[in-house]
Amino acid sequence: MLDDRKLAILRAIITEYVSMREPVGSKTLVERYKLNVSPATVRNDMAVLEEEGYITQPHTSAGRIPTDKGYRLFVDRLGAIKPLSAVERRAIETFMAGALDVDDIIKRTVRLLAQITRQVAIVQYPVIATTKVRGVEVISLNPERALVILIDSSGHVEQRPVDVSGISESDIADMRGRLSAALIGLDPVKAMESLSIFLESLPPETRILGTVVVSALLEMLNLDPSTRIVVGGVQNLTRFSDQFETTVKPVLEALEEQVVLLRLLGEASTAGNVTVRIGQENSYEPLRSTSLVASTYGSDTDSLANLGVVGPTRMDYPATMATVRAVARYVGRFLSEG
Amino acid sequence: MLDDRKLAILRAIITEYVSMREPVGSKTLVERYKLNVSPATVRNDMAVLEEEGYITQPHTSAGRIPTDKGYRLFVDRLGAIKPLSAVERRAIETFMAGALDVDDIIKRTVRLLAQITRQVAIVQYPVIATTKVRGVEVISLNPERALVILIDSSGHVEQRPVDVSGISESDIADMRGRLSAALIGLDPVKAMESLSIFLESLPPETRILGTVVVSALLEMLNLDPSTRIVVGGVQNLTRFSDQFETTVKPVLEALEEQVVLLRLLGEASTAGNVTVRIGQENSYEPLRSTSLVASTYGSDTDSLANLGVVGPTRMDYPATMATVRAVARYVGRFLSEG
DNA sequence: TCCTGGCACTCTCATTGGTAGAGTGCCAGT
DNA sequence: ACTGGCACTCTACCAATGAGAGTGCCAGGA
Repeated sequence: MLDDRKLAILRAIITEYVSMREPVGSKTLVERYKLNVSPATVRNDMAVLEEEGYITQPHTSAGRIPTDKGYRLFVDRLGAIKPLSAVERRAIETFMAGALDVDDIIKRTVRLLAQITRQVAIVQYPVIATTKVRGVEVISLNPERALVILIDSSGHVEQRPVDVSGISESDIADMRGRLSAALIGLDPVKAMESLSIFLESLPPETRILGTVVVSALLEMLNLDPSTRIVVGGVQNLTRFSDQFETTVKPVLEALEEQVVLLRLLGEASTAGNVTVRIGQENSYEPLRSTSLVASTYGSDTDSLANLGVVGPTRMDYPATMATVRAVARYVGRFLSEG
Repeated sequence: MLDDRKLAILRAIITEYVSMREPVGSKTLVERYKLNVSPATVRNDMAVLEEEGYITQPHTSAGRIPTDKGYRLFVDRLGAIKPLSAVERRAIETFMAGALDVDDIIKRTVRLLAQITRQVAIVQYPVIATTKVRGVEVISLNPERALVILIDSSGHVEQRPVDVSGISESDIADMRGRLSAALIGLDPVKAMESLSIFLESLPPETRILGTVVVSALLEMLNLDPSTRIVVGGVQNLTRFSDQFETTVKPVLEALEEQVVLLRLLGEASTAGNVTVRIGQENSYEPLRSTSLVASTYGSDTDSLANLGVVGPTRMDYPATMATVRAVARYVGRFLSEG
């Protein structure tokens, strides 16, 4: 189906488009890449690539740009992760050297990632001791007031009062059941993720109660350090001022949604390896025009938390993946040692 | 010079422009505001206002828009701070209720401010115990390495190694003197501000040493909680996508510069009152097309830290000032009690 | 069978010219 | 001191135009 030349052409299109930011035509390709065929041949191949959905034309008489599917093929088969240069490795080391506590390490990691990749960096706090949700209770104190209680596997109990005026006892009991089903046995991060879709699963008539209970629970879960997220490099978004509506705006909005970020990072990370989510592959709608490059990090034995960068789908995947992997490994080692 | 009618016209122009976001002409003014004169009269008055520099025309045949000077006059003399509505007061209380520790209070304050003003909120961590810089030392260990040492008034000592290859002993001694002069006696926040302009004051030949020493010192000062800043509501910048280059971009960049924000807040705040810096009045160049509304906060006795919001010069000053003042007071009380 | 040169075609982008509308400044009259 | 009227200016919008980029397709050649 796709012979070597077609793959080479796809690779060339992506390389060219990523660096030039403009649709690329057949003539440009034969000029700059050693394809050893004529533009006409390239055109024929491009027609096939387009048919298969790897590239597309913004309009009839423009060059081609890669589709999400094209980038995906590129990342999976064409773009070998470049090892970092010695200079970059040294940069990482000097940047992290002298970090004091976990807070400081995380702060530096975010800055480092943002700086090297020149994109938006997201780092989750490392999970120290993994607790799980052991119980969730909603107990009415009187017709107006109830207590939401959260118990974790270490026996720690948190509680929050909520307003339940006008809500029946049976609705409260029902909520208790649903919450238990949704949360028990999950660690704080997973519990948060679960809550983020919990509201949608409720029948409309219990939405009001649901909202206040969920926000109380989020507050309590948020006390666990592993649910914290640090974001940096937002100013790098300024490089995409042209695509403000499609890229910058939704990203800015997403970046303040801790829960969303946690879920994204969680979904995108598979232990030990760098994972890439390209455009449409992202489950979170507003980020459908961006890509996420993520990885887990932590000591070899009990790894753990996630980190990554968010950028335009048109990004230099090999370089970004290399950086994310290197930083993740370095921080992992750093945390295990210090 | 400016009689009552001219002031009324200026007020009307600002009110109209802030809500409509479009240059306002004489006809619109007489239609929507009870000026009891004809458009021609309004035009004459507007000509005077323009001559005096309170308003300006984007181009010959457009309406007028306020200048920074116009907003300044408005803030000082025309726009009485509206007291908050009962609803808003309640919103503040419910939002803050149940806050646990200082971290949590600050986090909530940022969200609250950002949410009510629909702008970018900046909150400095409260100053708990005020320490001062008692001493700064730079000590050579060998020709390549030196130690930067910072001693505070509570006797606490921090140190950082720095690379001084190729720098003479006398340059190091000179640096020690300059640093002492610049920092001793200042609290951590002021010290940071001082460092932010320290580099420029150095003779060119000591810039290299200066840079490494300053970054070591910033790291150490940054350990003090009062130098921490939390930013929120960045997504509100999306409402100004039209002015990306002039407003959004510089703000995004500034927001990651902790030192800049600290200095801005510090300069803009005068104890107890809400202060406004409009456009050009800001000392930090990239923020010359935005306004800052700031206030100190803290308990009555030993106040403080600063908080504020950053927005376009075209903002609803009375409302924003009211909110900032109310939030500052509320948080102050909250901190004193809890 | 695969590649190539040639050619007609399509679409964008920038330019031009022309018009409607908004808003102004000024002046003479009340 | 205010007002109505009027000439003027400038922008925003539209349509028409032409250049340029890039394509798809076809017939011919290796």
